Amino acid sequence: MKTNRRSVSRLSRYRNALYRFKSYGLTWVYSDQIASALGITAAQVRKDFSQFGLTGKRKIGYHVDLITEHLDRILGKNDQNTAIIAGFGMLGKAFYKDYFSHERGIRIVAAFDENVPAATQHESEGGLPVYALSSLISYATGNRIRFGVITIADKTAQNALDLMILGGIQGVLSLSPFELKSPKTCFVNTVNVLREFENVVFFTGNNGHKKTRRQ
Amino acid sequence: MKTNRRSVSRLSRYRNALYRFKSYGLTWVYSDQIASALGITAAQVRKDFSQFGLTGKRKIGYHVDLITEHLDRILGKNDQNTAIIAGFGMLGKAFYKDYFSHERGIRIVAAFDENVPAATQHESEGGLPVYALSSLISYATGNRIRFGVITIADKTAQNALDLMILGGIQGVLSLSPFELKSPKTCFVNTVNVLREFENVVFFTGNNGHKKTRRQ
DNA sequence: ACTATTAAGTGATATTATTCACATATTATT
DNA sequence: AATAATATGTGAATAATATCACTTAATAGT
Repeated sequence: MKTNRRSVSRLSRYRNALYRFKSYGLTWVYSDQIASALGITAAQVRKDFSQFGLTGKRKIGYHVDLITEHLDRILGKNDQNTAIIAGFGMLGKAFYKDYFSHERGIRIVAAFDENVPAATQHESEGGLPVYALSSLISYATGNRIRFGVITIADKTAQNALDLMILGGIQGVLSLSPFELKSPKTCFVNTVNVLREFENVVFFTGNNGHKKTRRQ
Repeated sequence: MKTNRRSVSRLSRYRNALYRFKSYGLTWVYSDQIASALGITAAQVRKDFSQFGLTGKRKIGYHVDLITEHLDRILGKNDQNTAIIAGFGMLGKAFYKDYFSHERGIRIVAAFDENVPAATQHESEGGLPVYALSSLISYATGNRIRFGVITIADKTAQNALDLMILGGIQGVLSLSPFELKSPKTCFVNTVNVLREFENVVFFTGNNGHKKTRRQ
């Protein structure tokens, strides 16, 4: 099956929309209801759904529970994926607390920070153990960790990624503002907040440029 | 001139690469040097550059200073854009400190948080004034603020966006995990960290799907 | 039971984005 | 001055993504 990146990133949005519909008490929804929840076309929704084997019933729509279940499965929300986080300053703590702590499918099991002296181990507010960066590799291999999050804003982010790769980690979300190098064995998704802000500045038309489409 | 979103988000990456080249003491660079710094093709670099009127010299390459200057101009790094931030919990503080505090072109001039009681005003660690959310509109209009950043992880993010729009703000970067509604007069760029992580899980091949291309 | 209606599913088509490949300008070399 | 070398700039080709528009299945109404 061939999938494209943009369809995949919409899956998560579909999932959110469907959970919302569910909370409204709906059992069936039409593609155009989903579409307008995301600000896209109904054809797009149907194409995406059929791409991932998500089917509905003509004249009736899509069964909310069935689709959400299926989406959960596709997005790995049923497996309990364990991940570690490198960089546990304010940014790391904030993400852990606000985004990851009560999220299904992903459990951050340890944090690693340069400010923790080697040989020491202490607990953080959420009961999450925070170790020295030097112990990242052995922890990751020992606990067969597959995923990592990097919340290091300075140049040492590459170093953290290298450790993760050596520790056998296969997927990384990086919030570092640097371009990180990685082998093909490790999938790295970099989100650069400053770049995203610059996009906003650019498209907020103090210049003569026109953007093509929204989102 | 017609521009596309992906070219624009590469501009920022070009800029970083060129600043790095500059720090290495280079005055001229070839498109393929820039390309390999970003992991893309040289043709892509040249196409993007020509799209934005960034020109070089055949056989010689691109003049680092000239291009960076031009990129700075395009990305609004020469103007002093003022912005406000809504949500000044850990996440907001972390972003302010790590990403925005010493960045050219953008100056966060005030923060707004629900935990600040109306009528009160106090200063935060970076000397940044933090106000109650209720004073956002009057502050934004009074100081002609054009940009906003939302670092509110809960449902009240939409409320903050509404206030910004009423305050005349035209461009917003949202780090809220919700789909926010906005009129066409305000450009909103939403970065959903959890969605980005889900993409990582998906593409880290515990499933039979193949991704089309990287980045 | 028949008919009208409606929304999914999906090839065909359109749009957008990337890469190819080559003509052209510029410099270095002889 | 002529020639070789080389990297830009750009139409043309290709690939990726989104939309259109129609067929079909399912339901509701008569």
